[in-house]
Amino acid sequence: MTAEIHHGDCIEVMRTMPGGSVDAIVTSPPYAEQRKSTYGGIPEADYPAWTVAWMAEAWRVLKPNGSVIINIRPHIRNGQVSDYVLHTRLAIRAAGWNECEELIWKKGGPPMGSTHRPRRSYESLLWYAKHGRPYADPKAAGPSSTRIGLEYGRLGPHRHSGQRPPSTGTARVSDVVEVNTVRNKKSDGLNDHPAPFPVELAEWMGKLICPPNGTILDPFSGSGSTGVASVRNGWKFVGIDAVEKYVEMSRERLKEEAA
Amino acid sequence: MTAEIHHGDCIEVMRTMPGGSVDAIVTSPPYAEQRKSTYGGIPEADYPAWTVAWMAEAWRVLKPNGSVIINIRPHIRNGQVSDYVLHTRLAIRAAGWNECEELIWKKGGPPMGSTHRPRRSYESLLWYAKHGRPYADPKAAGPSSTRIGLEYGRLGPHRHSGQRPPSTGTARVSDVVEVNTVRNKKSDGLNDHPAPFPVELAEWMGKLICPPNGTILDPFSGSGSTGVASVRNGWKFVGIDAVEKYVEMSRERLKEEAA
DNA sequence: ATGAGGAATGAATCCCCAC
DNA sequence: GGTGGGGATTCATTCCTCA
Repeated sequence: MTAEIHHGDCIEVMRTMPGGSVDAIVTSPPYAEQRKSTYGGIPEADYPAWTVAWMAEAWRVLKPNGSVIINIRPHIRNGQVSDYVLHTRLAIRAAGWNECEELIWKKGGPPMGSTHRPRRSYESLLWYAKHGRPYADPKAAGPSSTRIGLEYGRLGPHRHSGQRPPSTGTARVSDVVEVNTVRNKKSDGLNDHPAPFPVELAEWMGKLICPPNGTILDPFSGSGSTGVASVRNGWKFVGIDAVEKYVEMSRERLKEEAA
Repeated sequence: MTAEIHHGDCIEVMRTMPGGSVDAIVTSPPYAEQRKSTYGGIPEADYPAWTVAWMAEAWRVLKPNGSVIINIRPHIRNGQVSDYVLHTRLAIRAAGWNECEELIWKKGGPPMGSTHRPRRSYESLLWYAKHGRPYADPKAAGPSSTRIGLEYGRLGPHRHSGQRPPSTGTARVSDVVEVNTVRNKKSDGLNDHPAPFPVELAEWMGKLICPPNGTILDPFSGSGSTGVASVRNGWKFVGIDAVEKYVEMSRERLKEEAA
């Protein structure tokens, strides 16, 4: 196992990394001003340029066939979906990235948000690469009707009753993946992060875009879920976070995972 | 029951309608050039302006608290997601519309398309209104984990094992709705349309944004699924389609539905 | 009737080969 | 070389047939 987590600004840390050394980047950056108290926040107007900046350095460290998956979803304010994600997507494309797909992470979890609206229960996983055909293994990540950590029921009117086992890997994954959110245990020092995404989701993304024994980078590694997923799947991991507390927390988490 | 279907260009037909007479607009317009042989196709570069044009007339016929749901998803070409939908969303907003939410229709159906990518199994439902708080009833459309036309299994860690009946309407719907695609029966004259969306999906959208006994407009009514949903739920319906064959087909379908 | 099994189908995408 | 059309690919679901 090779897993390292650095403390600092991700652009500066990436600058110290050799070019073309990373197979896949899997990350959940701060959503503009939504985690302001922890990460300082990025004004929505600056978010496209801020994203293009860190992705420019990511381009350098990424292999030619590597790719990037970014977890994000715009918030709603005054009943309107914020438009900074639309502008950011256009800015990323204008910077030369190929938008391969918008994948959907369907979360379980408790109802949140306005009672005048449907329950918000998904987030986008924006997938970018240097060209139109990066490395990807759509069969590695599981059956096509991917419902991870949930039980398999019948997905539709189908003659064969009862539980259906996960496929043996001959079917491509769906672009909608269902994974329940992890509970944010405030009392658990190892998981006390404002927005950790589930390890199973990181594993799904890694299986899709990281080759066996490859290297994954998470420039906003937070609680370290991408690192845990890497350890469990034999990928080398490089994590970066600007908050020292989370760096220490996730180092500890990886140490426990390896034990 | 009041249901009428007009033949013609939707802008011209809408011009004949009184202002402020429609509660909800539910539609699936042609996706740029994807149904070119049937509808002539709209060049991607023209698509934002084309959309803004018909929505301008839609604004006039829509009540102050009414809203619009548009079904669309960009195609992939050469490994890249087409960007015309992003530009169209920005253009719609620039025209004064409030983007309330991007809802997700998770389709069932067969895995087609590139073997190098996850199976594409969802489409977006873009929801627009004149302001930030249009009429909406998130509890009317069903249980929060909406899986329509499919059997209910356990969606997650849940005490009660086995099948769970649909809720009685106390829970808000999710922003991800699962409905299988309808089979395109080429031999069935009443359903011979290149891309009919399921009646159940139209019902779900109508329950969300159309008040009881309200009026629904579908400016690209195609095979008439929105009309069928309206008849089944007591909404008044106005459909418009540019292809006479589909107008006749859907009139026939509504006649059978009423019988 | 009921259920098992086979065949057909699908808002696709990509590759490849004429022209 | 660029452009455009035809064919291969792929499997969940539906439909149909037959025991």
